[in-house]
Amino acid sequence: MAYRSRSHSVPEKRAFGSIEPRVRKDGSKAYRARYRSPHTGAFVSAPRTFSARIDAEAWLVEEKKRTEDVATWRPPKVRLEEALRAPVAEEVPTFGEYVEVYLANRRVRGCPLESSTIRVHRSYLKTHILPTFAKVPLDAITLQMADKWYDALDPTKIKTRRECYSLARSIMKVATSARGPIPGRPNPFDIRGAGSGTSPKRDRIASGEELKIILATIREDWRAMVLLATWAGLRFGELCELRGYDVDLDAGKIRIRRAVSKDEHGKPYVKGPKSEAGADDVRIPKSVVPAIRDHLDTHVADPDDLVFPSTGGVHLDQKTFKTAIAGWYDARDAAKADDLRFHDLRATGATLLAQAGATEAEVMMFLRDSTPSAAQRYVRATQSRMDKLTDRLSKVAKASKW
DNA sequence: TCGGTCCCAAAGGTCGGGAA
DNA sequence: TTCCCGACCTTTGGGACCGA
Repeated sequence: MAYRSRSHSVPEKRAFGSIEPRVRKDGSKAYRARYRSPHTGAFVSAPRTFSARIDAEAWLVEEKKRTEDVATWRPPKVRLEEALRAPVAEEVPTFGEYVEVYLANRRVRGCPLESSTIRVHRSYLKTHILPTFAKVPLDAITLQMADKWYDALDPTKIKTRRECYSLARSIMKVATSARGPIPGRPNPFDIRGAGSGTSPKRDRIASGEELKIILATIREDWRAMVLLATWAGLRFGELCELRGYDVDLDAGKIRIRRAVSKDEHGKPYVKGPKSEAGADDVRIPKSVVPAIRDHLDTHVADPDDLVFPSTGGVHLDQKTFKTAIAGWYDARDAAKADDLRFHDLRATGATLLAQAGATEAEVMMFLRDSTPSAAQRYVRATQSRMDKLTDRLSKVAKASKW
């Protein structure tokens, strides 16, 4: 659940419909307005949530007027589709042709898709979706074709199967909407649950001994990356775009404002934080400060310089970091931890924090951007370990007849 | 050594249905 | 009206391979 908290204020009694306040993770409010259908009594929600209560109120007022004429009333979504309905294209495009329109025009909460998302989508399309549907006209894709294609996807690759189905369904959802070239047609990708499911959670963290060996083995100029990933929870992309002026050792803080990502062509580009919550300052434990200070003194001549640059002062590539001599692979091999990923250092820090007594909220703050469930996992893991240790202690006590 | 590409897995975040 | 939870959508990171 992404909403951090709910309003506990006494709900006002309304003559018509209801407004449900919600708090988004970034702290902003969202209001969900809905009322009962005058035809069926089922809930009728506004097509979107509102940022201001007054807008939700206004929407309900308008809807109330409409419901007064029960005979002509239609659900808002139906009205919206009718209003938006574009003239039907003379020739229905193929799925392959429409994919380009979809990727170029897709909007999520008003914003186009991120380049990195398009990159992933193109990969799924090329490998798993387009070989079957590229040349099929949109209106010729049937339920049977979609089902057959889904059945042919490798069931052992749960995540891939799920993502591909979701993407295909999403594309056809837009195509069959009022804006699409085949409005009103049923979406052939309608297997319930095919686009969902859970993946096993990764709980690998580094032990103290592994961390010690990794720090002793990794290149001297990358040692601080391991420290910051573990003790400050920084991601690889954030470390790569970290500049001298972002680090304030006197205040024990790092300002995370940017990160490096890759666009749909695999080219690196600098982007802002995913959310305002992600733009928080990060605290550096005092024990780590001297090592970071050494690193800055030795490797960062100008505050504008990257803290962890590649040769030539450009952004460090993941591949280089991993495969270089005394890079990540060598370091984790030396620690006999070849299943440990760099990103697992973040989880390591979160777990250590929980072991030190941090609450779920504090672990969440450390992780930034994470959902409460992620923080809960680290705290629970710690509690479960404490339970086991307590049991062991109890056995020792019994054996000793204390 | 480094950069590029492709594929895959995991996690973060929002919304809607419906029971209480 | 509130709250829970599943469904869905999006983003980020890791691994393998190849060629310069």
